[in-house]
Amino acid sequence: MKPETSPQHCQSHGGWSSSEPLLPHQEIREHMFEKPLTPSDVGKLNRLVIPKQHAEKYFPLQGGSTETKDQSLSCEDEAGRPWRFRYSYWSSSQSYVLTKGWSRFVKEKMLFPGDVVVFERARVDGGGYRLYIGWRRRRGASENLKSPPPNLPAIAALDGARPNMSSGDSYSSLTGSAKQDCHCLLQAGDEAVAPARSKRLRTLRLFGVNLDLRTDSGNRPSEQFNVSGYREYIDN
Amino acid sequence: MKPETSPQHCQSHGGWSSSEPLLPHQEIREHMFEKPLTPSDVGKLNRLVIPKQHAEKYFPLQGGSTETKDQSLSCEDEAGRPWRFRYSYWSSSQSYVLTKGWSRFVKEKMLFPGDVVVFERARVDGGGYRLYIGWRRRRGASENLKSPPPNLPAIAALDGARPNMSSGDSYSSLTGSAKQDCHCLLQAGDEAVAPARSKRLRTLRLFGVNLDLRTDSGNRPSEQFNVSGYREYIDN
DNA sequence: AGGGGAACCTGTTTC
DNA sequence: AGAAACAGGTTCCCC
Repeated sequence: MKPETSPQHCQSHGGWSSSEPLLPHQEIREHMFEKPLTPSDVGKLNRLVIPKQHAEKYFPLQGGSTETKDQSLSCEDEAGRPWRFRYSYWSSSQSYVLTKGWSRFVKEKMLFPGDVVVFERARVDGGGYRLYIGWRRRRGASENLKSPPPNLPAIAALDGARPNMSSGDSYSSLTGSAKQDCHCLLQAGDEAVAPARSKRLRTLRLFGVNLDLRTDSGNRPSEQFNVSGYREYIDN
Repeated sequence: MKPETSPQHCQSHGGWSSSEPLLPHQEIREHMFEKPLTPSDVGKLNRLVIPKQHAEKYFPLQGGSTETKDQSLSCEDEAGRPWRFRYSYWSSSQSYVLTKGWSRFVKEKMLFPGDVVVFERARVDGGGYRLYIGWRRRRGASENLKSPPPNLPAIAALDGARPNMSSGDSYSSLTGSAKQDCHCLLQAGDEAVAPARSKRLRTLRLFGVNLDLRTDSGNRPSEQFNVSGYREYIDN
């Protein structure tokens, strides 16, 4: 058995299992396409780019080329829960995107870059299709963690900043949310090299690591850098 | 003669000469305004801020204050080539800006901070104007060089990278393009901390300085960092 | 008024 | 080498 190539039975992960026995009257799902999620797809842009060849094959926009009217895409997830997304064509970037509704899906499923979103469909009476949206963890993702930590760049590069790393304790399975934070304590003089972006938040990208210097309200003895490889999830 | 204040005859620079003889039937160009370009104007923001007094005098937005509909500004350069820019008012910054199309102009004309962009117009039949856009090098710019080096940020911040600066030898007047490069030799181990972005180019933003590590085809004894404060031009 | 979302834009990469 | 696609931004509107 090659668990990295065969579909996983992902009860807690939301994927579909193709190894389930086909019951009588069970609809036949046709796999349409998958997309490995980019950092942008799960980031703050709140949109999923649908690769053009798949978009035009499976989700043709009504009205042809002239009327680029937005439409909605209604899918079901693995639990049968409906998800409605706004589906548009952005002429500026010549790309098809899911916008409204997508960020909720990302948040609820706690998707990370490299995770794969899967689209399927099944014929229904009347000639149409019922759409399904699913997902699975990226290759190498741990089964036990909601999401494994990203491969952060070597923190040794930060030796000028005297890092006091504490990682691994920020992954919580209790709150239903995930954090990917590490914390570094910096000497007061160190942060002078970071260019000011605003009074409350300065970002320094250093060796591929985003350093977000937050000066919280109230005086703290030390300021705090947020070190993240690509994304952070904060509890609401 | 004050060559730094009188318009230059810029055959190779693209500026207009006001000392050309006025031919019969030649249109009369009215100088509207100039703007010395800021680093942001030629940087990655891809926009030119039009000083408000000039924007409201010469380029009033149609529709008054309510309809802030973007419009386009079509100009000709010194060669008669058309340039179309998107022209908008950004309420967030209370400023008038040229956006789309501007970065192409900057790149093609190889504009640098301090260079001056010039707007002129000429009446045409029907009561309208034909617009012209030109530019000239900044004060003190060498005639022989396409562009002088910018004031790079203090390189002392790079002391961890053992810089071996050599500047001034990378400005070529032969190729018709401009470089703003300095070169740092890095120890082999130093570049390991830079995250891979592609096989050929890795970018490291360090203390506000973009470090572009290029691994040129063929093995070189040392790799080369491109250190630029805001923008780089590479020969094609 | 502030934050999330919709639309717009561009450089890089790829084919 | 030219064009297409898209990843990753930005701006700004709307609630």
